[in-house]
Amino acid sequence: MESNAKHLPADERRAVTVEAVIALAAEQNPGEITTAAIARHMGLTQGALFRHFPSKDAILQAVMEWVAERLLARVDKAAQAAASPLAALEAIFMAHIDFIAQHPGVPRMLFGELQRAGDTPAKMMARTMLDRYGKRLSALIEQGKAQGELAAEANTAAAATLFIGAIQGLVMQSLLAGNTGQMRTGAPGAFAIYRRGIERGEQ
Amino acid sequence: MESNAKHLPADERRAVTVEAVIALAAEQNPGEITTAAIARHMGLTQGALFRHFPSKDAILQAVMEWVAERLLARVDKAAQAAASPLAALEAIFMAHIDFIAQHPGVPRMLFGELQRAGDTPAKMMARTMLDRYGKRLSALIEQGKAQGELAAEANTAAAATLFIGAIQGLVMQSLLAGNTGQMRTGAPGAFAIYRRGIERGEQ
DNA sequence: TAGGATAGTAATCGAATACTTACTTTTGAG
DNA sequence: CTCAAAAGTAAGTATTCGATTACTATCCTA
Repeated sequence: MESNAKHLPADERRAVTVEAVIALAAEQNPGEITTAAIARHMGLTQGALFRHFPSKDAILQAVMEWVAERLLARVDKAAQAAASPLAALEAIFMAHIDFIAQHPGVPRMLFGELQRAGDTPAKMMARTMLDRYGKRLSALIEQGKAQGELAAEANTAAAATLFIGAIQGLVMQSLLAGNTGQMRTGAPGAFAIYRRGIERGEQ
Repeated sequence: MESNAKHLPADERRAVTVEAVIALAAEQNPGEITTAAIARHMGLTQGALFRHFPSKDAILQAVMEWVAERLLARVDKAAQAAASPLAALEAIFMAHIDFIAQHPGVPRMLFGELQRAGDTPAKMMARTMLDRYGKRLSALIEQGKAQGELAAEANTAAAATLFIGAIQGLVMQSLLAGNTGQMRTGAPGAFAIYRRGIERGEQ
């Protein structure tokens, strides 16, 4: 007979909690996710959450840590496997889209967190993640310019902003349609235009 | 002696309410705007709001109507004054950026509303507005292709999505920096890359 | 200018939410 | 196997929020 485990060790329970929030955010306004909803999704009572997190904000912070870790890891991996800066940008784009197609709650949590007033730990975590992300993009773009692969006249900061905006546009489109898969479908077309915008002209 | 007017007619009070929400959304998470905060911002008691709106959702719906009306009007005006489809796209872009630089709460309310679960009236209003907006963009892009001003091989839907994404990217950037003016500064650079991505190649 | 309709106040209500507490069950090391 | 620590339950608490109610002030028209 299998041991009908009811008590999970603390770190596993924290991991499960983060996954529950990510899952809920895929179908619900992140700001309206209650501790009761999180607990219900895990088959737990609401009070039990506070054995593992001192507050709801601590849960949200753990979620943002999870996101930062996983997303940046995927981005780095995609970039490393690419042969050139432009190829790296495309690989990052697709990896990012793939990530948020798997976890549609992620961009919503991110944007929702950024909108919050004050300086919650979760908000600061989101901010530093996007900072790091932007710096990597800028570095790749500068590299591409130096190699002559990208147009020297393109504004690097604008190119990085537009990169993130392209993803954000696809997210918004999928929000409008209520269809996550649409993001993957639309990604190549959006990136094609973006690429054309920064590529060194030669046609 | 001036009449110390305390009672506003219903329609004026409704207009003031909408403006209060827009103003609050510029500095606060739209999801956390309470009826008490709205009333306080208007110098009114909380209960008084419900003389003019049956519910908080009705207030949010009125806000989205306000946004749809004003934004689409500005967009149309900008497009009409332009000499070509591409010029119209640029004028719309700048008009849109100008609008949300004046009302930084607007894109946040929009995105926040789109994220809400279910089909609230306000959410449906946001959806139809973005639908109409997208259709106008698509029409202009097709027109530009037909005139040979835009690249025929560009995917129209992707170009419309990227247009909105470019704006969204600037919004996110200004959220990160906590600086609204940054949007106006960054807009030309972002649009330049976008234009290059859809323009007919000839360099 | 009287008086009904409109707009506002102050107090309150019920529901919901984050968090706590007192107690019980499960787990795993000695 | 034992038993203390860890994990979970059930039932609270205080607070907040949207909405209502009873009453008052202001406005406008006949």
